Amino acid sequence: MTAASQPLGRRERNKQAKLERIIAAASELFAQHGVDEVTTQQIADKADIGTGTLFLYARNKGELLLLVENATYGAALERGRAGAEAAPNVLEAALAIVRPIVECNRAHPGNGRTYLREMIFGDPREPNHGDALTIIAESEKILTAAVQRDGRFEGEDAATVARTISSVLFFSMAVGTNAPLGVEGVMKDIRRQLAIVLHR
Amino acid sequence: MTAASQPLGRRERNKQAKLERIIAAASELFAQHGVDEVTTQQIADKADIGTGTLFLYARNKGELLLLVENATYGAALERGRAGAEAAPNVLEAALAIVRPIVECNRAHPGNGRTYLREMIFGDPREPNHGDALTIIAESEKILTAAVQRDGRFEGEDAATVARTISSVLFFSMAVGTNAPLGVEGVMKDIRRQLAIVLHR
DNA sequence: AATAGTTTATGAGTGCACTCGGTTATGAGT
DNA sequence: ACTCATAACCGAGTGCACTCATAAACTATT
Repeated sequence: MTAASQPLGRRERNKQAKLERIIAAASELFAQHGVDEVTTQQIADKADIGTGTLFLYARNKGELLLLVENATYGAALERGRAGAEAAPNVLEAALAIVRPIVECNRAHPGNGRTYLREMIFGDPREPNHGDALTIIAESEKILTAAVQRDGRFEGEDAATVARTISSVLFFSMAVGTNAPLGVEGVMKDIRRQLAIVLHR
Repeated sequence: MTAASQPLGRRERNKQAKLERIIAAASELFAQHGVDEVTTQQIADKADIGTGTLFLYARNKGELLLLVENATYGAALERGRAGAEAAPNVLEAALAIVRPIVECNRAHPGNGRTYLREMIFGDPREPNHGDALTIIAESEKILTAAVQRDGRFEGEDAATVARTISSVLFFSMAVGTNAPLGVEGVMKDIRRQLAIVLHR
């Protein structure tokens, strides 16, 4: 991303720079004030671009949030993958995979739910939404591997179990009644459910 | 709702009539064109009320959708409760409970997802959202009862299993990749997961 | 039946996400 | 260097959900 990009034209470099300014501006404003309190105008101003230009880089405000946060969630996923290695059994492995995502989601209370909303209900054809779906898919792959390693579920079933774990994870993070819960509260809720799904 | 309401003043009766006109107007327009294609202005016009009046009866457009559809989902829930009686085992009982809800959700492709979105991410303090949450709670109660009847899960655990079933149901209906699936497709997806959660 | 008090109704107004026609920058071809 | 085609940019304009100051409708009281 740094060395091999020498032979790029001015056009491409400008575009890249602009994209980075947008991400930086949106990232900062979202973190500071929360998605709902920030206008696209403010983001455009801070990134020093025209109003319309912003929507050349993200089709809508939701896409903008995904653009900004996908990287964070991707990193969380990797931490989870690593954490699962050291786990003594499937339950702990699953929780190790899930925990960084929950932490990520609870980092900024309001934005976490908006991220989930966009992820689940946004337009799958948009590029950043596509990336978000890739993150879900990847997490299910990691979960599937962990379940398979345990040996109690064969091939097809392992993937199905992973899918169920995903459902439990998302629902627990998204549902309104869990909104006031912090990371530990959500983890407890997830653990209770996974203990039954994975036990016996 | 008809006979015992004689001693109501004109004011209360007017309010009731207006509410019914709003529900009728919104219901028809939503069904015909889909939530996103209908403006609040159109609904107000069709209900023959002022623009601002509409928002006296529903705080926002999402609440309006919940207001219109809650009754339908409530009825579906009752059908599910009845269907569960005849089921030979927990899996079939759970599927019998879930099926009418899925049918309801898939009745109008676009609106189903919007309903779920409002249900999960809407403001829990709004009255119609509260009703929607009651429907979720009620469905979990019915599921809990079915699980308990099976006898394999004790007290606390039965409720937890019901919660997991809820998660699977919602996620399967909401997730983008299942959007093109009809009722049977979604049911198949749910069955595959519940077979594992409830089996053994 | 006049008055005052309270609830409900109204629609012009507001703010914000997003579009679109026109403009400018870039690079390829000569 | 000059031209032309195309990609990127821009910001005034648009449409829509929602608000708010004012008005009307209703009820209670005398």
